[in-house]
Amino acid sequence: MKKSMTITEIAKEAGVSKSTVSRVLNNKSDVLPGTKERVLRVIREHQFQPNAYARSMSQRRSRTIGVVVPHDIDYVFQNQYYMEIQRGILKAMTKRGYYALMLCCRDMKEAFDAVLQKRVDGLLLISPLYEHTPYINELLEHHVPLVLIGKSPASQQVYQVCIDNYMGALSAMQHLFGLGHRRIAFINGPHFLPSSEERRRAYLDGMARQGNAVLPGMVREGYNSIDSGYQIANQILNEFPDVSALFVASDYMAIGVLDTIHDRGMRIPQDISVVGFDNIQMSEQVTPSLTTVSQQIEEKGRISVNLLMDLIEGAPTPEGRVIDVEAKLIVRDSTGPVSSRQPDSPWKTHHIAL
Amino acid sequence: MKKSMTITEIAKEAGVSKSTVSRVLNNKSDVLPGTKERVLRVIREHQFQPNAYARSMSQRRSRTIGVVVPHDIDYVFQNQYYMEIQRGILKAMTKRGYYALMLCCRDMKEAFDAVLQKRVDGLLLISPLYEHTPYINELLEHHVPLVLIGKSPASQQVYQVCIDNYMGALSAMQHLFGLGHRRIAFINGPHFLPSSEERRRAYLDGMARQGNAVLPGMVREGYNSIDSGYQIANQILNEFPDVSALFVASDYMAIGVLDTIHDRGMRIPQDISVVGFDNIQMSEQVTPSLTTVSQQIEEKGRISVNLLMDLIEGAPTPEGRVIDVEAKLIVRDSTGPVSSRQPDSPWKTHHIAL
DNA sequence: CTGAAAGCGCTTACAG
DNA sequence: CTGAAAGCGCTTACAG
Repeated sequence: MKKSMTITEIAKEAGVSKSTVSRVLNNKSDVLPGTKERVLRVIREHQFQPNAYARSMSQRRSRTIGVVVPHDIDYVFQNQYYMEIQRGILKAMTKRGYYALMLCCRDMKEAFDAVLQKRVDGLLLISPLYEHTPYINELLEHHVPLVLIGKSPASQQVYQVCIDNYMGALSAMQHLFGLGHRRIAFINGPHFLPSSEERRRAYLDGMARQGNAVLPGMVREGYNSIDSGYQIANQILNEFPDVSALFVASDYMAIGVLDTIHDRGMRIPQDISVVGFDNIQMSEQVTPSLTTVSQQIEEKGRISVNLLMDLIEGAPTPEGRVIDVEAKLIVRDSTGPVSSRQPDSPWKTHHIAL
Repeated sequence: MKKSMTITEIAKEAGVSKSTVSRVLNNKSDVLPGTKERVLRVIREHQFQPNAYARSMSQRRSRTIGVVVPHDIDYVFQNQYYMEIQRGILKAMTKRGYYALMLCCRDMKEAFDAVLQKRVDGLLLISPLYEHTPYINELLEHHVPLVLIGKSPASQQVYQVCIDNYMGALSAMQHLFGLGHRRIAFINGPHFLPSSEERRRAYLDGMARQGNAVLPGMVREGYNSIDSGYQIANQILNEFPDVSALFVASDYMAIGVLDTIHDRGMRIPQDISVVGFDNIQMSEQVTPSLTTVSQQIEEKGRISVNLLMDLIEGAPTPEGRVIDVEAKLIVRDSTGPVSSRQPDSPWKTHHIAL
């Protein structure tokens, strides 16, 4: 690499001290306009930019944030959710002049190292799992600026930006109820995601509130992939041919479910309705487009980054540690009124009886 | 953040000079085993890790690589291709102890800044466009260690890791020819991607070699999204109902094409065959699974990172500047022999047969 | 084998 | 308004 200039050389060439160059660089107020202009010209001439790490040393801050994705890299990088989160994050960081160091490590070792080595001013943790709780608490004890995206059972002192999974899932159920569906199956995400439990609860509560029976095989767990959605929907429809709607806890799985239904020669939504969860971009592009619960992915990224930067800079931050972003139901083409071929099913009568 | 220890404090506590601590930290040979042990104990006791930026300053290298994605962030982050590339990159970097700074900027300004500020030891440029050529050449003049992933018409001095798009596309065409297809339409990617031209050439050459006519509307350009594949396939099938196969220059578009065909009541591959390009993970998960040309995405990420790190460390690197990774055809369920009535009979009979 | 000193390229009080 | 000096936390010759 070409040797680049230093502040000392700029100072010499501009005929001032490096203190003055530093003042110009940092836009301090008290520099004579003439001096400032002279220094700026030399800086521009050489395309000079100060060494970021020298700067970090004396300012003891790096303007760098660690973006931690504590999952198996193979799992994460096939999931649009993480990509959209990253998008929100990078956009907001760039806007405020911060840099993002990517830290991909299930055991969070790299993240700890980056903190101990002072590479980062703070950490953003995407979708923590149960197993990360002790690490999170340890970071808090060290007073590392930290924001989680997604819910975690860790210390209540940690900031977490999340949607209300329970209410989001419930709104999906109510949408289906409103369309007359009663026989609704549920495909949940992996049990190791803290969000899965809440969505499950909403499904069960919703069904119970409507007085709808939930048979054991009607609730199943997938791995958030298209393929697992495809498989599980087949199992469900084999066992419960009278199911009129499926609520699926992730869009990827829901897209697999669409395939299943297609392949079984049924129409969506005339024969079966499907609701997803996440609102990844793809959910709008598939055919039929998917009714789903928006996670406000990009928005969460934006909010959490700004919160973290405020934390780092000592700017005022909200009192409450949990920042809730509304989970909005997005109605598209994969849901419709329950089919008229269903009325003779026992559950329908059941509903009317209610 | 909790104030962390410095090498000086470790030295005092271990009763040695900081030079010695530094030697232990860097695993230099000439330290008395006893001394070394004593220092190591203190280091472990305090979980000490040296300040990375202080280190960067004296060593004048940061062990950080800029991963540049010079595209509109909205475009990139809906594309699994970039995610899988990142995966290969991060895996390889972690293994060699480097860190990744994410630089997302169409105009490459942030990338230049990171270089001028000495934040990074080198750059990895993902899928350069035509418009980036002058920037690439400028970086080369400054002797910035640089590796491109994907082809670029920039200076022949730059290392580029890519697949042979022409041969890859040709193998797809030959696969279709082998199955008896003659009436093959082509949906290309955006013209601003350097790869699009090569794939187009392969399609045209293949068709010409077989003596197959290519009517103007049989070659179209999409935007690499599922939705654009869906739309364009509809246009093509409206205009050319006798097309028996589509070669689609990206898996996303190909997935949209599958939807189109489904929606028109035709079967894949019995009525129409579809070949994609990229081999993103999703291509294996859709139904039917997609025959496609593998870009060896993760492999390219791995190779390019290792090449860049060798370049940075002054290790020997290959003579040739273009590292070609083989583009392999992956045959799955979306292609099959041309239907017996294809050559001249119209589609209608088929439709009704359903 | 080990330590004292200089240096990496900045910023930040402290004088004036 | 500006400069000289000290300091950030390391590494790296240079002595011994």
